[in-house]
Amino acid sequence: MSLLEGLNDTQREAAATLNGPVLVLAGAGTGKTRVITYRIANMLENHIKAENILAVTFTNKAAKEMQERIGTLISEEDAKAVTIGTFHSFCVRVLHQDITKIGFTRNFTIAIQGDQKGIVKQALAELCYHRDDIDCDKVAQDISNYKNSLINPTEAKMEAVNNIEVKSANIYERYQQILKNQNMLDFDDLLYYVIKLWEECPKVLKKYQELYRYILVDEYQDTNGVQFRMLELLTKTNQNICVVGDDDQSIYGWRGAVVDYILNFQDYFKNAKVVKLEQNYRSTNNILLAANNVISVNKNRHSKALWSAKGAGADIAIIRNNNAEAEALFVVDAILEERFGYKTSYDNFAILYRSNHLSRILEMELKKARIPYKIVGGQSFYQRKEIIDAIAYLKLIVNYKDDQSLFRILNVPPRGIGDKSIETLKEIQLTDKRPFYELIQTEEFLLKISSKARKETENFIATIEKYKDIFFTEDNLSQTVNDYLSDVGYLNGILKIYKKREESEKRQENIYELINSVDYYERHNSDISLINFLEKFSLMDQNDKEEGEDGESVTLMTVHASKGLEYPFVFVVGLEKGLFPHFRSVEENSEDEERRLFYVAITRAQENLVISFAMERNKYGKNERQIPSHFLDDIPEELGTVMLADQYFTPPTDEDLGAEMDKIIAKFGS
DNA sequence: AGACCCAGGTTTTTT
DNA sequence: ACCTGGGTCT
Repeated sequence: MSLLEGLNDTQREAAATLNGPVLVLAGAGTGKTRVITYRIANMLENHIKAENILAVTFTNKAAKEMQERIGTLISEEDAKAVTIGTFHSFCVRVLHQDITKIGFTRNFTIAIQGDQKGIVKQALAELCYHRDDIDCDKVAQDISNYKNSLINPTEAKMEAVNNIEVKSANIYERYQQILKNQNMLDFDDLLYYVIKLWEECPKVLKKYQELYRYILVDEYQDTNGVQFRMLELLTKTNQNICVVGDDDQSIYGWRGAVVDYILNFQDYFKNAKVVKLEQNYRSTNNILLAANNVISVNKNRHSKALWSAKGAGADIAIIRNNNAEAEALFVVDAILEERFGYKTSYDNFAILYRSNHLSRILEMELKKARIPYKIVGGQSFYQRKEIIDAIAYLKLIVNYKDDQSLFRILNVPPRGIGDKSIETLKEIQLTDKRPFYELIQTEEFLLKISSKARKETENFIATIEKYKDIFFTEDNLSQTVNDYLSDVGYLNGILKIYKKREESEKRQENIYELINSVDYYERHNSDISLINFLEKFSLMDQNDKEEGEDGESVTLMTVHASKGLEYPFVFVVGLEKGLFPHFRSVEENSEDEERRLFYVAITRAQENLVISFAMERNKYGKNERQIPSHFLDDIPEELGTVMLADQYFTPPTDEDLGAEMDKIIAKFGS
């Protein structure tokens, strides 16, 4: 039992119970991940086979960390044999094995956001809804909701009660057909089709039930309908399921997460053992008290009393700024002051915000002050047009039926195939249902376009056909990607597409960066193939998409992306009416979730928490008067009062100044 | 076909 | 302030 000595009593109880359903209610910072890792280590020590364990985490990063930690606790070999991943990556594994049983082929590709929207548009055009006033994003959301609640198109059509719902259901049906024709799956399909596969092929399900006899789920509060069904099916026979989560940190309701699954776990899994973790190891008590006060306004929750052995700690600062620029400047100054004399690393700071667009102004001020920073997620590298285009080129190699990708790159760089030719192509497809890739090779199409365009198209196809073979036989993946993008004319084409020299060079550089990431993938994985790389690329999450400095740096991200992370010094900016809680949440009646989100933000902080708001903020190019968020009212005055930036800063002591002087003298000589 | 310009809408959160 | 889409001109 020496292994579990590093845990406190309740943690140990959770990690020691290996059989039957277990619910670990773990408040923020109470060592959730620690419990899971130790529990897995304990299983291995008790001769449960690593292959029989499945652990589901919320992000790839968490999965990787967990695998590493188990590796140091037991052995790297055993740790690698445990299946650890997100629901999505697990499902891709499952589908890779048996997807042919539900009518797809193994070389399916995963639709990205842009593809989804394109397919919705195509579907509603085919249904002649294009003149109707239909919001594509809303429909895409509806489709996602259907899948997350395991409603198939037929059921959706039956259940529709009004005209709008009927249309959504019809588009949903069409959308699924289009995806299937193209051998594509969207994100929700990855989960949805696993359920379909298991329900239609009990043998396949049985295989997984027998394989994964022990299941652990992290961040269980964010489980949605499909995911829950998956757990139900897997654990049907032995009920060995351990879920860890915190109902107060449920922040993905809009993505279909159902808090009820954690609130009523004991109804779903009979005789479940419930363990509550209440000792927080992360934050000072001032921070915890503020968090407790904020969250206690919510009614429907498991009551919890977080406490910490750390002292009261620093006061919480709530800063009022005249405008958003001043707020950003304040954050910069506060970081500089804290770092005065190099007392601490930039790594210790995080700046959190409700919506991505708030990062821009912060970035500007950080740049001016030459503070190194990185942005997690957001409009990142991987969403740049040139990257998506390059990926489309690669997807086409793997899955030629992928019309979305072909459509994206057919005329990028310009091959003389303009709107007119595209129109012709679409017309041909109305009667001839083959994929675009086949249609552009038909005489019917080639004779209708200019001779220059024809020649270019034939070259384009010849290059792709050539590389289909090369990718299959050649084992140097990054080199092949480089050659392919060059031969097909894309690498040089970029110089033509983007006229400004500076811009085109930057974009070309980004492509080389992508090729580097292929190289990195190649060096760090065992099962190297283009297909696997593309899957990995598609399944990357926010936390995989850090951008900015490599070395020591301040981290900027949304509160959502900060889930599970901690920093000694945390800034939460933009606590203003309409921003946080977001005005849309007021319409959607989900203020509870916004409050939980604020709770998550507060509980990221270990030692210092600084919350700020601005009285004026630029919106759509116009300055608008802002009102402080009413969430601020729930932080008791004795923990932190509203003050101006000037009142926050303490003048440096003589010693500080002396030390700083010494450094300058040492650097430049006297 | 493609470059260029202007108008209008746009910002929640993401696997 | 920024991006998309539609429209016009070469």
